[in-house]
Amino acid sequence: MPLTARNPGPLNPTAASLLGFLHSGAATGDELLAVAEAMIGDFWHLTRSQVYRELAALAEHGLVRAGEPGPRSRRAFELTAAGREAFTRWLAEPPGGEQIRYPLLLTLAFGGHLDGGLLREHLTDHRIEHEGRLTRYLELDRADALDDYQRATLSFGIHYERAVLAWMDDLRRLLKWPAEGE
Amino acid sequence: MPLTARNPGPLNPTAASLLGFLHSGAATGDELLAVAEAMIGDFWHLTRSQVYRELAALAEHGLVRAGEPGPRSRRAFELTAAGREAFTRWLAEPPGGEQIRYPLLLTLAFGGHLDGGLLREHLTDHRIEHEGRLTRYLELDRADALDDYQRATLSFGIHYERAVLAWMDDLRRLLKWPAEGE
DNA sequence: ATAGCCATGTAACCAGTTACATGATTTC
DNA sequence: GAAATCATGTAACTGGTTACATGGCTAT
Repeated sequence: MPLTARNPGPLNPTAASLLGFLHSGAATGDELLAVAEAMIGDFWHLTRSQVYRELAALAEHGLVRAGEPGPRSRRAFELTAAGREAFTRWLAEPPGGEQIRYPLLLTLAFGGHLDGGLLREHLTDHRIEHEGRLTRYLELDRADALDDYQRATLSFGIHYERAVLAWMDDLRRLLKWPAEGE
Repeated sequence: MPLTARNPGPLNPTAASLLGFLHSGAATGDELLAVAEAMIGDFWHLTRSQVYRELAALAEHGLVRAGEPGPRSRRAFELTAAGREAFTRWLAEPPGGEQIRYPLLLTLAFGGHLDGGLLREHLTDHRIEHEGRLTRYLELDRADALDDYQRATLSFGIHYERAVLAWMDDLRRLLKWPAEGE
């Protein structure tokens, strides 16, 4: 239990997000997970286990209140006044810097030890992945009625994916690879 | 102890990197940390504690061998033949996808609950940070004698930082902010 | 009404971070 | 040669992931 007992203080971003989503009404862990994945999943990965753990901790601190258990000990959590306050306080704090963990860059950093053909294969797979993501983002951007803030976060995704693709184009030159002759 | 006992198998990327660096000769935990921070720190964060823990685990598996303890139980680790093999095997595997955790995007996603002025402040701070990083990368790119692979990873950093800055420019428009009148 | 599957929650484990301990080294 | 500082390592805790358990639902 992370923010429990000894730690009444600072909310972690995952817990804070849950409080954020609960502003639209009470929800179960499962529902929250689904919403979170849809809304922030692209830049803030979270798992089912985390959601339940954080909810338990939040409840222990009185920031959410658990409703009556239904079938399968399924219960909805609702925001308390204290929870609303804690969320507002968290939101106003300066957000920390982003973290990137990019295994492909590790592989590349040690590329001197690796067969070049294999490296190219990995890069090709990787490119497909990113092309898919960009396409998805662009469709989202066009199709759905997004509010300004959703559009703002989506915009990051679009810039990011384009940057990754542009970088991969550069790699051909940097690593002195001949053009693709698929 | 992470990859110990029951888990003789797959190396985690952090441990694998240590094996990678040990190819240039035996080194202590502290030295490895310094090298790792310099070489991969920008896209693969690691801490002192992790380094020691992974070294212990690697030693337990015979992938590295600890030398004689010097002052302060300081001891150098050297790569074993098994370690070299494990590294090579790891390097050939398809690297996983990257992970991004971007607290500012969370704040932005919930921007509707937040005072606009505060959001702008956070964004301004954030921009300064990224401008600094881009400058550093560009200097590295120009000044130092980098090998092709270092240049390839650095190139990612440059593309990335430029994308972040371009995105922040876009935000002014998306969030309908008047031009900066510092 | 029962076999299989899916939804939902839990627990055990691994990775990452923070805060601390302690022995060397410098400096006055 | 004692105090302060720094280098190096360790331990305790928080966060993240994986794998599991089990109750309810669906379909035949």
